[in-house]
Parts: sequence; structure tokens; C-alpha cells
Amino acid sequence: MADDGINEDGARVTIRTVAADAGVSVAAVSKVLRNAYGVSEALRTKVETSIERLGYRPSVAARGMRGQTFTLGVMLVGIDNPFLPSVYRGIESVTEKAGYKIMVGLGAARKETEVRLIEQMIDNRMDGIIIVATQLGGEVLESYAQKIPTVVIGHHEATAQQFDTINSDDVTGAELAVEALIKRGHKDIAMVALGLRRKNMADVSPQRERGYQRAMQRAGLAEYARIIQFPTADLPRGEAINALLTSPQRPSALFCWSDLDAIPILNAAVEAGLSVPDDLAIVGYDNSPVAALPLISLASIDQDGERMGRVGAEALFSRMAGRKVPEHILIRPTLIPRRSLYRPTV
Amino acid sequence: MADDGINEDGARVTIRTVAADAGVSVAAVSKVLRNAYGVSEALRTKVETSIERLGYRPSVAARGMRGQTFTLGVMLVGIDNPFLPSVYRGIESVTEKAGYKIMVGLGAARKETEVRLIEQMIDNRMDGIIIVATQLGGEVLESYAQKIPTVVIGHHEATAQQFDTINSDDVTGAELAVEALIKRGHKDIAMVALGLRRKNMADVSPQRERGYQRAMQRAGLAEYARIIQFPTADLPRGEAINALLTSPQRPSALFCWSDLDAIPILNAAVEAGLSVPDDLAIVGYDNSPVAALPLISLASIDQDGERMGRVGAEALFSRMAGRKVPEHILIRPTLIPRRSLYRPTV
DNA sequence: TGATTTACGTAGAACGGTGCACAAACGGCG
DNA sequence: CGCCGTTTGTGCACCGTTCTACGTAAATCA
Repeated sequence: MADDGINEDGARVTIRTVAADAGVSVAAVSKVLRNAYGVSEALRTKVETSIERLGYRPSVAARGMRGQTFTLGVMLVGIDNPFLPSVYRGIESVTEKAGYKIMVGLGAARKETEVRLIEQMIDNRMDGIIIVATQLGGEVLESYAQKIPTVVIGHHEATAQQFDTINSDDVTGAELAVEALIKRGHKDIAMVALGLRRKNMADVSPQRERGYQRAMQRAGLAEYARIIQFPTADLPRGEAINALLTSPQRPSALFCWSDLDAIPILNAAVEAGLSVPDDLAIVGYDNSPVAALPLISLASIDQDGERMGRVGAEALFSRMAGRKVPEHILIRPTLIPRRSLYRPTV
Repeated sequence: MADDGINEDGARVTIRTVAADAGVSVAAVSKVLRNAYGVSEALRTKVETSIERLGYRPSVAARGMRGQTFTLGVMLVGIDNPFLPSVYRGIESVTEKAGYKIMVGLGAARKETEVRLIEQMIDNRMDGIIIVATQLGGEVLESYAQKIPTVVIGHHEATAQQFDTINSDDVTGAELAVEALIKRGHKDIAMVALGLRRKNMADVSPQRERGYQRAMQRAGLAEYARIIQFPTADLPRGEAINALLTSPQRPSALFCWSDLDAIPILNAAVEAGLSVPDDLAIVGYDNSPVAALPLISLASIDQDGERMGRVGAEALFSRMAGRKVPEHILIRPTLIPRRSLYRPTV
């Protein structure tokens, strides 16, 4: 049984081979493959038997030239971001059921690379793309979205027309964090945000800054509110952390835009002899697996990435099916309390 | 300037559009694209100008039907394994220079999924594939490798004929870990290994077990040697960890096949009131970023994943260029000492 | 100068599918 | 029995490239 797509002559098994074997036309085989209209049960079984026997596999490349490829492109910022695996799992769970394949592009958070990947996916004739946590601007996204059904996850563009967006409600998430700290008696609560070259409200960090500001204001703590812009993740943050911890105005509590920053800060604080949460309480964002480790035990906001992935994939399918009006979905995050927020009552 | 591959009529810009615009034949444009032999400087600039002006982008799908796609497939076990990002970076650094694109498949460590992904890559007419840390058997790999140039990273198949392998020298890595523990005065050193349904020497864990055994024997500690098989990563390991830590035969030191297990064990040990490294010294494997956190400070064996990726990509290119004889490369790992191995002399 | 080589460019058949337009077969009905 | 509408299956143009085979003009050689 040649299930490697190559028959005994070493020639590739194509749709024509199958047609000849089944004694039908090429068009008939194609119809069966796409389960198109107008195939009798008899024909279908005949063709499927031949396909099975010959181990035929349709060429995606050839398909892509006219019809669908049944493949979706998923662009992720990078492989090491703790929030992505769950989003990916969510997407996968939906696409698998629908019989679609996924092709992943890893973006490394560089605009140039991201553009290249999107174009690559278009060139490869993906049926649709999901873009997760991109740095790209709304105009660029709109222009790509005209050419290929697009869903964007983790990037706030609530007015986008050509594509859908799925986001955690980052404002609410930040409010949850700050309110929890206030409830523990904190007043002097600072925030660590992502210091971007060019501030863009579409990114998650500014959204969380807004939530922070709101919650502080509502609690009458506006005078304490201050946002510390941290250098981007790949730069050395050691100095910034040091400055923060040794400052005479060191806050009593910290809300951190991401676990990516919260975890190193928490580590540095303990190393410096501070007690967490007594000297410094910390709440992060993303609920990454590391935060859950007992030695870290970092309270964090959970985005339910899996659900975001699922919802995103579903939106993409409905868009591929012809929906034109954009959907902009917010998903409510939850607070995961841990030791960095309060000392458990033993 | 229409740089979106669609001209003002809304029609797709194809090689024919470019040919017409430049006033040359389709074949000529194709030659320029592939920088094939027999193009004058004049022709080349003429064509390149048109390409630029029209914003033409060749269709990978159409290309795949006859020629190369200039795209490589990279199959990764999963997105959350700490060792993969560095391997990926290594691969990327080489392919980028060569002007090749990468398409990633995420395998989730399920054989069925992995097979599907490899076939998908063949269907998509990748020019070659790199498979990282697969569960698949040697025969399966050989059969795929006949159809597409293949390099396997992190899977020991030293006798494979059809594909190349790049591996960390896992035996030596384990020896390094055990010798370091012996040097710190430990005798009762146990090992935690990955408990596979079907033991396969191609996997990394058994290789490390062999290195452990050797080092123990060479030091005359064979009587102490014992290997504890842990359930695979996705199952709850809490019980296994508990049993290990509360056993009356608790060893004084532990060599762990992966940080994936070492980190939870270290956490549990400290939670249980043990002192690391005094009551229990631990050395892990992979040197994952979490191991480096001060609060964790887990000694670990570093595989230099980036180098493995680079070497793997280079091997793939040379194989695509026609090399037939297989290469099986071992890369020497190094020990990264941290607090879980020895208390620093202050 | 004629013969041969070299360089450049072109025509047109692949490649492996899709999908439209149409033919054939079938059954129901007046 | 002839007419008509509905299935079911087929022929063929097409998708956007590559690549072989070949034509032509210029350059080199004897």
C-alpha cells in the first residue's frame, strides 16, 4: 500500500492518477475532494477507495492557484511570550474541528519581519490570517485586510472596518489589579508600563495605563498615581529595576503591565532584602506559568488566552463565510491572587 | 505607487503584467526573478524597475508547482518548551541571510499531529524541513526524508541514512552534571528521567540516563545509582514529586533530565522546608530562562540551542545543494553552576 | 571570410489542481 | 410517446509560475 503519495513507478500520484484508477474524470475527483454539489454516493465511494489505495494527497500549491487552501496563517509576535501558547491552543481547537490546517509565522516583534510574514501568508494563498499582538499600525492592517480575511488578537483597533479584533478588556484588568491593592490598604501604588518609542493606544500597555489611572482617580488616590516607563523587553532592565527599588519614593505597591517585567522586579526586590508583599506588593499581567511557581507566587491578571484564541478563530471563519461588518470583542479578565499581593492567613 | 500587488484595475499583478510593462517575455521576467543564467544587465534593470513600479510579488503557490518555493518548514514540538526559542533563533539567523522564508509547524508532541504537519509541509512544497525534538521513529523519518531534504534536531538517530541529525552530546552533558555534584561531596545522587511509554534511545532522556550511569560507575558510586521515571510533562507530577521528597531514601542530590521537571521539584522542596542545596542539591537540563531567576537559581546544563539551530540550517542547505551522505553532529554542552548546586562563598 | 562558439531572449509545454458550461441519463407527467 | 426539468458526470480553459528547447545576433577562431 503506497501511502507515501508516490506509486511504484516513482511517479507522483496526482488527481489524474486517481481519476484513471477510479475510471472517472478528473473533474469528478475534484468534486469529491471539495465535496462539491452533484456527486452520487456511488461515485464518491469509488473515488474515495482509489484515493485510499493510492495514498493520494492533493497539492496545496496547485489548489491555491484557483481555489481554497484550507490553511490559515497565524502570526505570533515571538515564541517566548508566556501568553501565546494558550491563544494558540484556542485557535487550534477550533481549526482542527473545521478541518483546516495552520501555518505559523514567528514575528520577533520587528515591524519589518511582521510585514514580511503577512505578505508571505498572502503569497502562500492562506484562506485567512490571525495576527496576534502585532506592532503594526491600523492603516497597514486595514490595507492587508482588504486582500485577505483578517482577525487581530491583542491589539485595540475598535474602529477598524476591514478586520475584527479580539481583546482582553485591558482597562478593566488594570482596574481589577489596582482595586485589589487598594483593598489591601495600599495608597502609594505605582505602575510599570512598557516604554514604547511611539505611544499607540492600540497597544495593550497604554490601555492598562488608562485603567490604572481611572482606578486611582476613583479611589481618590490621583496624587499618588505615577507611571514608570520601562525599556522594551529585550533591553537590559537591570538598571531601571535598581533605580525603582532604591528610590526614596519607592511605592508600597506596584502594578506591572506584564509578568515579563513583574517577575524580574519581584526577584530583584527579594534579592535586595525587601519583603514581598510587606515592603512591596506586586500584581502582574498575563498569569504566566512562572508566576504560579511557589517560589515566585506572583499575583497576576489572567486574560484567558485560550478563549481569545477560540473566539478569534470563530470570527475568522464567519468572516471567511462572507460577513462584512466588523466585530470588536472584549473579553473580561480575572485576578489571580497570590502571595505577592497578600500574605495568606495561615 | 501600488505596492499591494493589485493594480489600479483591481486585477492581480502577475508575471505577465510585469512582462508587458517591461516590454519583454514572461520567461525573461522569470529568469530575472530566479537570477538564472543569461540575462543582460539592461534587461535586469528594466524588469526590476517594472517589478518595483507595479509592486509585483511572485506567487509562492504557483512557484511550488514547478520550481522551488524558497521556503523551509520548521517543526517544533510545542510553543512552551524553553529550549525551542534559541534553536529557532539559530535557524532563522541562517535562513534569513540566504533569503529563505520559514514556515513553522507546532507539533504539540502528539505523533499524529506531527505526521500531519510534516505531510502538510510536503504538500506545501517546502524546499526542505527541520524537525526539532520529534517523537517520531527512525523508520517514519527515513521515509519522509526520501521525499524532502530533512534535518532532525534533538533526536538521536546516529545511523540514519536519509537525513542529518544535530544533537547536544547528552551523554557528556549528564556526566558534567553528575561530576559537578560528586565534586561537591555528594554520593547519593539520583536521577529523574522522563517516563516514556516505550523507551527509545533516540530520545534525549535515555541518552542522559546513560551518561548518568557512566559517571556514577566511573566514580565508584554504582550502588547509589537509581533512576526515577517521572510521568510526562502534561500529567500532574505533584504526587511523584511528593513521593520523592518525603521518601526515607531521599537522595542528597538530584540530576534532572530537564528544567521542566527540575523547577517544580526545586519549588516543592523549598516549600516543604528543605534547604537547597544543603538538604538537596539539584542540577537540571536546558538552562531555561526561568532557571536563571535569582529566586530559582537552578544549576543547569546548557545546550547552546542557537548553535544547534545554526548548524542544523546549514546542514539542510548543504543537503538541498545535493549532498547525499548523512551528517550526524554532536555539540558539546556546558554546565551553568548556580545556587541549587553550591552555596556561593560570600 | 566562413565556421563555430557564446550570450541573450523567446515560445510554449508543463505543473496539479478548480470550476464553468454543457452533455447525457433519468424520471415524471400530460 | 414526446416533452421537460433535474441529477450526475465530463471536457476544457484557466490559475501563475518554471524550464526546456530553440532562434538570433554578436563575438571569436581558423
